Amino acid sequence: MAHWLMKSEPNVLSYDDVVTKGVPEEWHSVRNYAARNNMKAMQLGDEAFFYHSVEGKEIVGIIRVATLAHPDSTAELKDGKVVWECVDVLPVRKLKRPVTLADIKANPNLQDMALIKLSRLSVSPVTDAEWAEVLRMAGE
DNA sequence: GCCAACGTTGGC
DNA sequence: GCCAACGTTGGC
Repeated sequence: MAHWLMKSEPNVLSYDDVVTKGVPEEWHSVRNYAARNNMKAMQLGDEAFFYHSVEGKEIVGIIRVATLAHPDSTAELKDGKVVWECVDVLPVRKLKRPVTLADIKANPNLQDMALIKLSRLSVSPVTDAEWAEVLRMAGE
């Protein structure tokens, strides 16, 4: 089972919004090929950290992949073909303590995280070691 | 196919 | 509000 990190600005879609809706949330509007490719690689049940960008700048919870990649309902076709795809997600749980970007930057074990190295990538892979380290920092 | 111009992301 | 990083677009 692979792990991921997915970013959202909380004033657009927060972790609590996903909980409140109670139905799989379409991770739409991603318009970056690398992020799209990561979503196409996701398997049902894969878990992802939910990171609040811009406001908060912290990992607040865990979500899971509820639907494999499918055409993004908000995207136009290009020459009649699907270009942009995305998955749907469901909430799993909030972290006991959020793990901030500053915390991650200060942790020598997490210097290679895509969150830091590829700061603009909104959907990125997380290694098993990184996953465990973030959970540890969250007090889990 | 190169690269300058431009737009976007997202931290600070 | 600024700006660095980086992806995309379009002229040549």
